[in-house]
This record gives sequence, structure tokens and C-alpha cells, in this order.
Amino acid sequence: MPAPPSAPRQRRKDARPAELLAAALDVFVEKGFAATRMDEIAQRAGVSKGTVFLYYESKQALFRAVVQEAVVPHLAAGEALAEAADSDPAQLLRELLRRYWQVLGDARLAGIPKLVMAEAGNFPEVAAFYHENVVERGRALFIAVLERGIQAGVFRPCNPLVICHLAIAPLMFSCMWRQTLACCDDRQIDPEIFVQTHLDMFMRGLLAVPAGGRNVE
Amino acid sequence: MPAPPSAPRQRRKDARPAELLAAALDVFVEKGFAATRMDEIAQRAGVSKGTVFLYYESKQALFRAVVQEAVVPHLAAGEALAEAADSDPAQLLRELLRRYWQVLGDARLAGIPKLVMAEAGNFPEVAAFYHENVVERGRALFIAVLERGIQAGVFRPCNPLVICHLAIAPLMFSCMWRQTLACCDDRQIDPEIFVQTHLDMFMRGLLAVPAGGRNVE
DNA sequence: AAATAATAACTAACCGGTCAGTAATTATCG
DNA sequence: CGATAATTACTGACCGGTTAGTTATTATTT
Repeated sequence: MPAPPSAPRQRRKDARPAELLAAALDVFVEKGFAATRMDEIAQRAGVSKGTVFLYYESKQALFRAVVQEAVVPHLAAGEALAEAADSDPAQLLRELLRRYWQVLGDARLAGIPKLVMAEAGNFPEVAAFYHENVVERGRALFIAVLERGIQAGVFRPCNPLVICHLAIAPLMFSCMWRQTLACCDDRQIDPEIFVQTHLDMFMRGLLAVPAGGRNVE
Repeated sequence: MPAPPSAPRQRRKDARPAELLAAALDVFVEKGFAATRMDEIAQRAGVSKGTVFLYYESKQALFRAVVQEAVVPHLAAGEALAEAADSDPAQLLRELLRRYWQVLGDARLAGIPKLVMAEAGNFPEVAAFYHENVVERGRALFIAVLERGIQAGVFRPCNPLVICHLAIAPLMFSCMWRQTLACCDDRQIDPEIFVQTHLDMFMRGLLAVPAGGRNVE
């Protein structure tokens, strides 16, 4: 998209923000927050470093914009699904987890939560922004569904926050593994089997009346 | 341990390595690999930066030494336990997971896997070292127990590698959460309840003949 | 007086952010 | 319409600050 690298100097005010965000997402995910150089984002967007600061006032502002554009829409989609579907809470929960898994399947998006967890300590403002705009909202979604299910007697009584984290943990872990240590590994894990096994075991543990005994794996 | 900060110049060849490792562990865990400054490690060990390079030839070498000293012994302990106990595989697995959890409970040690996952992309040699010396060895331990249990008919038939990751994921996730986003969170999760819930749900899913239905949470 | 543990000053490289200047575009006027 | 003036998107050299690793020097021990 960033016009052929040969083109000398172009004025394309309208196209820049999107192109910069795309380049930034790539580099942030590839290198992490601290190790990302504004220079490299600029280069990939076919622009000089100064130009980046014309559109985003700082590295952090740029990162916030990336999260807004790349992550937040997925939350909205999840919320829409949860409100629309009046179906069985168990079905809904499964579906939400599957979609979450799909989003994490895109390596570019999977890199974002990894980055935030990796650098929260050194960049607390980044962590706070992500927590407020992504974590809180995402959890609220799952917790609402869990509470609905408990109320309806479909799920066993439990602490929804704990269960929410337990549902998500393996998905997150698998996605982080893939990005970090999987490459050192000769024993590859099939992600499909992994998530299927998790969902089966998890739902069996959560449901008040477990469905018939499909075997583990 | 690093002799009073007032003392001018001391020659303590024997004590330095341990003091440097202790300081290095603290700073690495606090800041991550890239963001750790050799200067700060030196300062905390009560020594000048040059001295650090007298004992460890590079930042990476120092980190490797930290892993060797702080992490590897715990693996050895786990292996000893697994070999000694001829008990019920279910009991043994529970015990191993509990110990793993205990180790991760020490904030200093919990920081190590977090660091490795966070920076594996930018420092592949570090990741490779960790994978070879910690991951492979730890997994072998759990997988052996799982296979023993399946053989004995105590566990359902399953893919031990997948189950191994599913057992560990929530422990890891919880430990990373505590270090990163927990501070932004008003809704605290009690780690004890979290791990207890996980172990119950997990074992219920794994056992061929599930033990009587303790409630979730 | 060696030998050596420890220091501190130094090097070279890196990077976020700035800004004076340049070139592409648009507006104005003859 | 063609020339030129005004505007503004864009550039890239530069600054201040940082840091892994080196080395010449100093202090301590034996």
C-alpha cells in the first residue's frame, strides 16, 4: 500500500494515518514496544521519521491508536453477538471463546496482548490504557454470559471472574507459546486439538449436567 | 550481603559471583532482559560496572548463569520427587503442579519465564537456552507422570503433551497476570481459589473415574 | 615488588523527538 | 491560460540522552 519505494516525494495526507497504523502494528508486534524504532515504522510506511510525528505525537500515542483500530472493533463484535443471541448460555460461551481464539489466531493481533504483558512493568501507562479499553470490556462480556448461565442453572455456581480467567488462560498461553518458544520446539502441538481439548474439559467442568463423556482429546 | 555501601574498595573474589547473580536476578525480573542495565546490577551488588564483566563475559552469559542457579535446581527437585514416589499418579501430578505453583509464587522466580516469553523474539539465543535447559526438562517430567497414569488406567487416554500444556497454562497465566495487569485491576483474584479451582476442574477432566462432585470454586 | 581485584573514564552505537528547510500543491493575479 | 505567490506535507540532519562493553589506571594483597 505505501506507494512504490521509488516514488520520490508524495503528499498523501489522507492515506498516511492508515498506512502508518498498519506499519506500526507490524513492527510493534514483531519487536515489542521498547525495541520498536520509529525509524523502522516510517521506513515500512514509505515515509521519513519526521512524518510519523506529524500524525502521532509520540510512540505511545501511536501505539494507543493501533490498539483502538486493530483490537477494539473485535470487542464490539463480541458484545453485539452476546446481546443478539438469546440462545443457550453454554452455546454462547463456546462461541465467544471460539471467536476469541480465532482473533488470537491472527499472528498480528496475537502479538498485542503479548506485548502489553511483556512491557507492562516498564510502561505502566500503556498497561493502564490497555486494561481500561480492552481487558475490562472483554471480561465484562464473558462475566455477563457466565452469570446468565448460573442464574439459569445451566452452569454450576462459581466465581465468574475466576472462571473467566480459567477459560481464557489456555488460549492466551497457547498464543504466546506460538510466538515465543514454539520455534525452539521439535514437538509441535496442533492448536486445533489443543483448543478443542480445552473447551471440552472446561465445559465439562462448568456445566451443571455434563454432556455425555467424549474422551479427553 | 553486598557489604556496606560506604566501604571504599574491597577485594572479595569468592563472594562476588553469588552477589552478582542475586543482584542480576532482581534487576532482570524487575526490568526484563533488554531494559536491564549492567550498571544497575553492578550498583546493587555494590560494585562498579567493569567488575561485572570481570566475572561474566556478557549480559547474556550473566543471564544464563542466573537461570542455572535460580531455576534449574527446582527441576532437579521435581525429578527427584517423581522418581522417589511410587504413589498414585494422580496424587503425584497434583503434588508436582502444586510445587510448580509454589515456585511461581515467588515473584523473583515468576519473573523468569515471563522475561523469556516477552523477549524470545528479540533474543533467540536466550530463548533457545531456556527451552533446552528448562522447558524440555520440565515437560519431560510431567509427561512421564501422565504416561504412567494412562498406562495404569487412572487417567483417560489423551495426548500427554497437550494435557501438560493445559495443566500449566493457568498457573503460568495467573503468574504473568500478577506481574503485569493485576495492578490496574480493582477486582483482585485470590490466587489460592484460582489454583484450587483449576486443579479440581482439571483433574475431574483427566481422571478416568472422576472423584465425587466437589462444586466448582 | 609482583600479581591481581577493582575502578572509572572512555568508546561507539543507538534512538526518540525536533526543526529548519524543501518540494509539491493550491490560490491569486495579470 | 500562464506565471508566481502562498501554503503545507514532508524530509533528514541533528541533539540530548542512554548503554554494552573496553581499557588504562589504582589499590590491595602476599
